[in-house]
Amino acid sequence: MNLQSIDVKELLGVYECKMDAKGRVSVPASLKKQLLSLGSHGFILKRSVFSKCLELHTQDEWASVTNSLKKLNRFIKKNNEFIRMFHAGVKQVEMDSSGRILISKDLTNFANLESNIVFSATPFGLEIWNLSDYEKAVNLEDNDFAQLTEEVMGEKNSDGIS
Amino acid sequence: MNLQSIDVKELLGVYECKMDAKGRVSVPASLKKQLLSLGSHGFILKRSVFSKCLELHTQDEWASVTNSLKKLNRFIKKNNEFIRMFHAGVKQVEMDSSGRILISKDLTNFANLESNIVFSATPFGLEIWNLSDYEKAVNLEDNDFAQLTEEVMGEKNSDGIS
DNA sequence: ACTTTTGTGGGTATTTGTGGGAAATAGTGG
DNA sequence: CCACTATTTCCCACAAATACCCACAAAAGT
Repeated sequence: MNLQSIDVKELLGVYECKMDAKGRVSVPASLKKQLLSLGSHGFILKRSVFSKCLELHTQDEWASVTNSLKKLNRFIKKNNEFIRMFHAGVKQVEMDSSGRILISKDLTNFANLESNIVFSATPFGLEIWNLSDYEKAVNLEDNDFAQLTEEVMGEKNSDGIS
Repeated sequence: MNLQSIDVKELLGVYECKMDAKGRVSVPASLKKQLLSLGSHGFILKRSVFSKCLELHTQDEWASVTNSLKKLNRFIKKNNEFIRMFHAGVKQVEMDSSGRILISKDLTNFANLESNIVFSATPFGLEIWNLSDYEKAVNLEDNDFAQLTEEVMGEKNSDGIS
């Protein structure tokens, strides 16, 4: 299958790969192509807010988020706190010549990353997980997932989802 | 990774670094480049209003803040008080030849700074934290953050001032 | 089976971070 | 006002981390 030429609006797919001793993670080829088609080589890597994982954003994505945040009144304490938390662990990263990104020590630490890594693309962005944590997060008991599905996709919310 | 040549409008990134026994903090290279691209070597360092941390401003930034403060009516007592408090602990600092800034004893004291420091760039400015305080400030429980998000990003604040 | 792409590892030159000493400045007491 | 001490500034040197590079192994495509 030739994915080279596909232009994506949204990332798709879950990929396993390795982090080496220097903290470098080579982005799987398919994902790399998708990312490059979304624009630049430069990305924003940050802590996720709700889980012990990282998020990768394109610069454009991030710029548009930043833009709306800038409209907040900085002389309101809660706005300050929100913005600080939202920016926790933000780093600029680039792919190196062989298509790897370097994950800093503190982010590695935060997300509990080891050798085995998962890239998980969602409509909200690209998440980076420690493999075993990812498995745990995904493999809820059947019943729990059924219930979660109901809660999230049930009628009350049915009009909120695209 | 070559970030040298990027011209920034805004600072970006969260960085951990060290303060030595003399109170010198070496600005992380990536941040240093961003700061230098914003202009001068000279900066304004001051207490933050809402948190036990410090803020670093470029001279331009500071000039614009000063400008808006000048618009306040000085014959209102509260305005006077506010302006005085707002200027508490304001210091001019420069990077030394190896790219470090010297943080005065009183500011170190105010922000409870020790060996481990965090630089946190946000759309509101660059904050300087004691590492452990920063972690506390950033790690709210999920529910609290969800609520905070609602409060900040909900309609009430959407027309906030920049 | 051969070619091309992808993933992985590691060596080296350069940059960055850190510490400490000497020179300059400020502070103190006689 | 001077001598002495303490503090701050400036500078250099070394250690550690990082960027850059290349090379090879593994996998995929032809």
